[in-house]
Amino acid sequence: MPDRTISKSVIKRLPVYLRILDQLIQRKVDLISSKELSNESGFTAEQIRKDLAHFGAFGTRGAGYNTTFLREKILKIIGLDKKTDVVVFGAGHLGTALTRYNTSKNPYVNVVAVFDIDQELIGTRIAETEVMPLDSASALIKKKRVKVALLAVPVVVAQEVASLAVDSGINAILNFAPAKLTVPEGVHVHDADLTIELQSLIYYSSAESERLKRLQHELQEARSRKTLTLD
Amino acid sequence: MPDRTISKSVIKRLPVYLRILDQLIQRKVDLISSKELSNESGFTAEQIRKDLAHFGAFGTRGAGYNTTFLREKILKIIGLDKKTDVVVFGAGHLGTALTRYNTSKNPYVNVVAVFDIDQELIGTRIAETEVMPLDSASALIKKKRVKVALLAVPVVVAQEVASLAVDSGINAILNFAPAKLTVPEGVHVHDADLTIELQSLIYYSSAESERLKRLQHELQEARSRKTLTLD
DNA sequence: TAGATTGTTAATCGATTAACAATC
DNA sequence: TAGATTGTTAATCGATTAACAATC
Repeated sequence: MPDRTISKSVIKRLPVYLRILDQLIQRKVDLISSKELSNESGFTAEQIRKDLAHFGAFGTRGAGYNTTFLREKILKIIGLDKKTDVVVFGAGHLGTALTRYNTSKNPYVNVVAVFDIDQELIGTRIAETEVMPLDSASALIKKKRVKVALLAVPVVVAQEVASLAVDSGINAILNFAPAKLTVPEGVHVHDADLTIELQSLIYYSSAESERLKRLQHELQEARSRKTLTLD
Repeated sequence: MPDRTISKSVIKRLPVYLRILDQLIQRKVDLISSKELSNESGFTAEQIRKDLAHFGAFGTRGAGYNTTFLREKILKIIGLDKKTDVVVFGAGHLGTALTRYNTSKNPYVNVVAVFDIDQELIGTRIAETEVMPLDSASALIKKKRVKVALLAVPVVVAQEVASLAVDSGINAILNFAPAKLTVPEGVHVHDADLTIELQSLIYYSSAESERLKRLQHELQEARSRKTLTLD
């Protein structure tokens, strides 16, 4: 029963299902239950069934989900049934990693070009994709009607480049710069701020250490109490 | 009034507050209201006050928050009051980008080493940090008691390397490989799966396009109706 | 038909938003 | 004291979990 308002959390889980289905299909598995999908993904079976039910009834009661069929449905839902053109801003190490990965390992996107201002890099190729001058970005994005951009430029120019991209027709930006971008309504920005990820991880890591210390302290106290008792 | 169970969402917002405070302090601003923090961060003022209240009362009623004081409090909360040692697995473009960024731009961490198996890379340096053989990882992690690892290796070896890291004493992994890692209880894994980010962005981008098409279609219909009416 | 598993509805849980008393 | 803004409590909203009827 197709819904209207699908939450971000649901949308973030769809690519995980897709990845698992790709693996299952490769392993010639053609039927999978929500319980098994739960094992593979870490999400609960109930959640998986509910997520999918937002978009339709794709399974067979008593049996499970046909992997190929479900994969195709999810591809359609996400919008990956046709290759999506993307551009990359920034040909530094991050931009290079993103370009290489998405050119050679991600079958769902097509990296049209990488843009940079470094004359040394312009004209070279990153996994078949040409590095082009930033000046040429606007014309190319317009010509090919590219909608998605990966932003891997230094933080000081991030807003400027983002605005240029949006003015040229980009409506979705995956932003790697540690900055809050200001964009017109209707433009989607997803932040992939690795600093935030790392710092929140450090919170848990150090909290864990603190907890361990506390536990060890309590253990030691318990031990001395025990010793006293035994005396 | 310090709480016990702090949600992940709260923890993910703390680094954002920290970044804004760093910028404010640099600009010599020493007092900021939750309202102004809201403008800078995009989160609501109420949410910011509530987030901070989980850890204590850091502001002054009627005035706002002292930027330097609040910054120090947040550093303590996250565990960034002392530099955190981290190691990077993988000296490819992603690993290189992560190492460079965290060595030169992130003052809160100390990149101890980058590990790889490529003989060509071993012995070279990435922004002062030495690339070392994977074989030496365990000993170094143990010796320096490193707790945090950034995992930027190919997906096929991700689990193996993660296990090695955990066995050596790592308790927190920022995982860039598109795979669900299996780790012992107490080990924290944060996934930074760029494919998931990109695909969910494409959902919104193409959904947006669909919505636009629908809107244009409706507009056209409305126009023809109008034309008919005028006839 | 019996067993299994989906799709859906109801109950619970948690996070965000709103409101306001406390207080600088 | 008046104005401003925090810290906290209450209300709302949304997402997850549990339960189960539908059905293969």
